[in-house]
Amino acid sequence: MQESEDFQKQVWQVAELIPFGRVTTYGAIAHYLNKPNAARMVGWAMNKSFSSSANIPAHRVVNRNGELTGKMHFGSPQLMEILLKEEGVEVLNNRILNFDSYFWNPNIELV
DNA sequence: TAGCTGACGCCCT
DNA sequence: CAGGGCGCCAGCT
Repeated sequence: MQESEDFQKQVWQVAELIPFGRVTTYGAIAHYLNKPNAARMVGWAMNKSFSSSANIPAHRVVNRNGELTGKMHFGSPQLMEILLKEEGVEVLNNRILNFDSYFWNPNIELV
């Protein structure tokens, strides 16, 4: 992962590495990219990912509480939750159950 | 051109 | 325990 790359592109690359059925957080990605305070930028990158040609699993990225804060941006407010459930992730009321067991930390899984 | 906003997260009252 | 402020920085008004 090159630092010279645009931040959003790096975010997309990390997002694409999230395994099926696992989730991560905006902050974790930001931290992995050495910008621990730039979680907002990760969300911004996810938003732009919809207009990207790449297939970004944006539904696997949630906030640090496991809440589906970005579901409004999926066209249908239910889509994000549906996608996660189809991957076997339990979601209740915009919140991922047993978030810790699904959490995928790029800072640890990637080196 | 300057200011506000936001798929966030941490710190301070 | 809850609410408010600040940093992050690209894009929009």
